[in-house]
Amino acid sequence: MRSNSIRSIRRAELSRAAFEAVIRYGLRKATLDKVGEIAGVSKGVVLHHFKDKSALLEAVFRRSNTLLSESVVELYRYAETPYERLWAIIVANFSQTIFNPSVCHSWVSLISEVPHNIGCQRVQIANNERIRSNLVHELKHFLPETEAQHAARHLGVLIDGIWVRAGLLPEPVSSSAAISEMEYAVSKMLPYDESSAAKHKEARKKIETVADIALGSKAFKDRSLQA
Amino acid sequence: MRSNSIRSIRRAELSRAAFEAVIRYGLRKATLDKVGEIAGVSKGVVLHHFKDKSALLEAVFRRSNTLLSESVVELYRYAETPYERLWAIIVANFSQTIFNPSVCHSWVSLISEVPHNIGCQRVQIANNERIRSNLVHELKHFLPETEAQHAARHLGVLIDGIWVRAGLLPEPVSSSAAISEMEYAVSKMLPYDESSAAKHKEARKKIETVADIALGSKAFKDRSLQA
DNA sequence: CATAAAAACCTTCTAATGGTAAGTTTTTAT
DNA sequence: ATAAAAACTTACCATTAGAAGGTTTTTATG
Repeated sequence: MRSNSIRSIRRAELSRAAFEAVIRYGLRKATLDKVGEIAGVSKGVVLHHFKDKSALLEAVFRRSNTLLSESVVELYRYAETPYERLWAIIVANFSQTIFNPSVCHSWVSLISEVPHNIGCQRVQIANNERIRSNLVHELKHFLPETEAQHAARHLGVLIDGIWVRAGLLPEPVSSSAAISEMEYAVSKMLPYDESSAAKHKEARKKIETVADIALGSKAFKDRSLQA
Repeated sequence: MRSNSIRSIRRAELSRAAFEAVIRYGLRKATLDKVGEIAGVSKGVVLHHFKDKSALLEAVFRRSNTLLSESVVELYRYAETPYERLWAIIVANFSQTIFNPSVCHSWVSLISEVPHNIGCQRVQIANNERIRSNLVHELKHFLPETEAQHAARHLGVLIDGIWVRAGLLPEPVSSSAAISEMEYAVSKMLPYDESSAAKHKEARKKIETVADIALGSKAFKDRSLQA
């Protein structure tokens, strides 16, 4: 098992290096040599651990999605009510640790691999489905089943849209701007209830504060993709 | 001026060929040789008309965005009320002629060029802004200024989100599915008015019918990117 | 500890790629 | 008719993805 673990450590190092290469040079100029250089090994090593460049990019893609889902899991630990959990899912997708210009740009670069890479497609589908079912689960506390289904799909698409925009445009999109965009959507979808409005506002504030601490911690960031 | 026109014809042919190459092989494997082969010329010709691959991809990107805005202009001609114009903008972005698996996949592939290509960024920004201001203009008939601004940005992001999803997933997303997703969003944003609901429904139907005819016509398709 | 097997790693080689440069043919303008 | 310019081709070069083979390091087992 040890050897297996060394292998997986190397693979993680190399995907991190590849991610960094995509950030620095863009997908088309992120060569295997540069990936090796960043990781401090020769190009041969890269191809020893990944059968080809597609496999490497798939690993990068998978890793960045894993990071995202770990954020959700991490924030979920602190969410105690359905509304808090709903907000945790949203905030986890836009916390500064993962939602920043470098990561958004490289995500946009990476997804070009998806249409011709079945592995990436599976990762993407699983990821969409996970977020969707999480959202449905919480939304059902506020909406009838079919409405919840619809709203969940809608929010998922919106998350993707915000990410793409942030990746396409040169000026950074702040976490708070992204989150308030989501808030707008949620407010249009949930029935407005005077009595719980204040409570919800507090819940949002709590989750956002927790996110800054929990996802901004060094321990969490060290698992992150950026160097 | 003739020579200029020959040049622009060739450039159009070559961007179309490049688009086709991206569809067939994916961005990373869409080589200049393959582009030349599809266009029926040697690789040298491609580089004679475009200074490098980035310039070629930028042209493809620009061309596909132009096509999109031409769809909007075309549909606008038939829209007579603010609601019809609002719907025309939306439907133009999802008419079958341009919203289909091949085009979506290759759009997703292409946008990876954007973060490291200032020209593409400008195209993208201009495009976003155009759609946004068009939407604001129509939404102002139904919402106060600031609300209209917000709603317009929101719809723009949603359009991008739907496109990305359609580009990432292997199963095709139908035009009608995309449009009904937009309808859901619009219905949540516009104040519900019993008296105009039926009229709006009719307006949507009219525009969608017009879109099938006007954007599905051979004359319009011939200007399209696909071979 | 000794040693064989396996895994990690490096170097070298090849075909393909993006891009350049120098040339030839065709178009255009006068 | 002819000179200039543009379109196109070919030959070339440096870099790239990837394969193959060899060397070192790790691991397992007697």
